[in-house]
Amino acid sequence: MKVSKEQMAENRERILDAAAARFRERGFDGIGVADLMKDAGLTHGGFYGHFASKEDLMAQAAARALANAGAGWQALADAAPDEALGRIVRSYLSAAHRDHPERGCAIAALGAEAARQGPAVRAAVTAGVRANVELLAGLMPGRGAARRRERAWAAYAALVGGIVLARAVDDAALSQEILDAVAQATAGAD
Amino acid sequence: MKVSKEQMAENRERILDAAAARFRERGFDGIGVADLMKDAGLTHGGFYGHFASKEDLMAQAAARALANAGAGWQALADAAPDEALGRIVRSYLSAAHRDHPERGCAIAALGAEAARQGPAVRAAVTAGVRANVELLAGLMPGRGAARRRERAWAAYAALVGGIVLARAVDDAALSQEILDAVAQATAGAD
DNA sequence: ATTATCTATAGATCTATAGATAATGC
DNA sequence: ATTATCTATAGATCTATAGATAATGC
Repeated sequence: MKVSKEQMAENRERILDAAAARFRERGFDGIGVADLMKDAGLTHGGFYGHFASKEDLMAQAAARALANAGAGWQALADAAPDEALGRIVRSYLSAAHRDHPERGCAIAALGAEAARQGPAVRAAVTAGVRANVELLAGLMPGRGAARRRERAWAAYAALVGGIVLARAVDDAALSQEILDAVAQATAGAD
Repeated sequence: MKVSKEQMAENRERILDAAAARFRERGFDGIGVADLMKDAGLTHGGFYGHFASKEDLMAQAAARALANAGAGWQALADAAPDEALGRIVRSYLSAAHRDHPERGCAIAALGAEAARQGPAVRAAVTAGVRANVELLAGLMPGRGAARRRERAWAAYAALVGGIVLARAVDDAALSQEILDAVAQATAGAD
């Protein structure tokens, strides 16, 4: 059942997309290679022709998810240059994002687990975070690049923590209160 | 090898403390019941005389870790009523906290995983978070309880996200930059 | 006699690999 | 002929339980 080189490249993309979604949804340990391959429409054994190991896949999936987040932020900024920060904050701290980790921020979904992984995952996360904070810094108000970068870290942290808290609690009203409060403080006054 | 009721209660405490530490260090899935029991100086099979299931232990360990955090914040507030918030922020966003998740904030270490757990864990986390944000709200500046509570959520989120980001990156200087930036924005101006 | 703990194991995972199969691409 | 994928399995986990053991506490 060999496939063309083109089809193989497409299969690889499907594995990566499935992994980026399932890892964010269930955690790195929450989904096995066999189920990921089934998700991509392939069988277990074929996996090791595409990736060296599960950790290799974890690193590449994390890089992809973080790059997608950056692209989404850039698109929001391009669509509304004057109110980019507010739009990013409202989109990040939305009920939709809270309820769909599989399409959302990889740091909020996997940050704590990523800190416990090997060098490849750590390096991918570091590069993704660095790129995203630089993007945010460019959208921040304030005079001086250092001040804007400091504010970008504060905003990034508030967003990540806000979604983690809003997902962790089991009370819908409390969860919404968290999203609203963090959004107000992050995009509001400051 | 039966032990006294007193000894049994002490054994149960040791299992809970070991679990609260190892879960924060390695994640809920990162440590098994057998290794936890070994950590507490007991054998695998005895576990189910103390707890109904691993999930039962996860819920109780999360509750304990969150209560410990609240007690630590309260102690800092009692020691320095005038600058309570600043001390809590600096202590939370310290290199020591970043480097020792096993003794640190359960939301930063386990929040994303907790969101994927069953009702018992979710309920324990919700109760702990609620108690801690109320404690923080009491220390916030601002006129009006609602405004103080909003600021408490924003601070809690920034702290959690700040530690998650600082732990996730593999560059020591970048990690310190994150801690400093979030601390400045959270305890500084506002 | 009761019961907290221990040893041993069932049954269900998981990652990774070996060897077979069958379609691509020289 | 090469190689992407498939089937099958090795070896190492993990949670939970059954039955044996031995010390407490009536």
